[in-house]
Amino acid sequence: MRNKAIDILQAAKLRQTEPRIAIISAMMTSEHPLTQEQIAEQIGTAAPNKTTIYRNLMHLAEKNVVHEAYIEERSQYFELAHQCGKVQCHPHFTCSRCHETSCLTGASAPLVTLPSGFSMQRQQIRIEGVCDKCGQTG
Amino acid sequence: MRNKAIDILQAAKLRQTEPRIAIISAMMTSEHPLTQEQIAEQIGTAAPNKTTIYRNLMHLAEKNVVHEAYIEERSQYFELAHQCGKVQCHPHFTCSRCHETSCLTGASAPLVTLPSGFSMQRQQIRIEGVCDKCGQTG
DNA sequence: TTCTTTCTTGCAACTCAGTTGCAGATTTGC
DNA sequence: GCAAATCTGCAACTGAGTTGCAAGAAAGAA
Repeated sequence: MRNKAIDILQAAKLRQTEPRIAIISAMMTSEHPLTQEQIAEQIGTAAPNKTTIYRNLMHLAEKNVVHEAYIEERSQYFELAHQCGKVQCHPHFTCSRCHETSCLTGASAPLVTLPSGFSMQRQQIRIEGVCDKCGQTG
Repeated sequence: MRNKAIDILQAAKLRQTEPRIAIISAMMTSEHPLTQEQIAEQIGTAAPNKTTIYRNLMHLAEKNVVHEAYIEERSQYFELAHQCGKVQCHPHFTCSRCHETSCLTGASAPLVTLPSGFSMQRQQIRIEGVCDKCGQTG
């Protein structure tokens, strides 16, 4: 886990610092995108300052190590980019009852055809609905 | 314009107040999703208080008259829902150079197939790339 | 190893957009 | 026209993201 985080930093040619390793490790253990605060919680007592988390995420996003998932209002959610296709990431599913977000890593979708003159860097799909757990009870 | 806004309110069984009519009219004139502040600007000097805009948008979203488009960090963007399919809205394209967002009303995409037990209420697609104007210059 | 440069961190203070409580004003159905 | 139910505006607040700055740590050179 830790080693893999170090590998990722090396590949991106970034300095290996404790906060960075912790942030990437935390994101590796998570099944869904995390907010800055959730990353801190995941790390626990050893969590770096929130400014540090913020700046590292910005930096990592710039290097395409992580990216932002557009899921909900008011908070930014991030996830590691290494398991995504170059252009398209897996769809994100948010349950409108329990508000949990899951990554539909199995599901795939074709890319939208853009009007001429437009070029695509990334396509993201966001789905709202009712998850299997909530569907059973209501 | 104004009449159409009133129609929308009637159809949704909502009281017809000046702020509401102004908000819906403003959204009808826009080609792309707007923030609360942009709605106020669009209306101009007669714009209602920002709290009023906020509460009305929440209310209208609940009634499915408008919905939120997940586009960028820090701000919520809204657009009228009446021109969207029941489940799927048009994709939103955000240019990474000029940061303009446009609605790809022409483009369509198939719905993602969900795992069993999941049901879909709405699918949204967000695309990042370079728009036709920015593509020409660089 | 030690030095030096460059980058990173933490603190504190700030911004910005969204959010809530409350009292007065409007709308709607009767 | 009246009463009840809603809506509006103000002001104050919240919470997440953001910035400036000085101290600390990593990486490469000597």
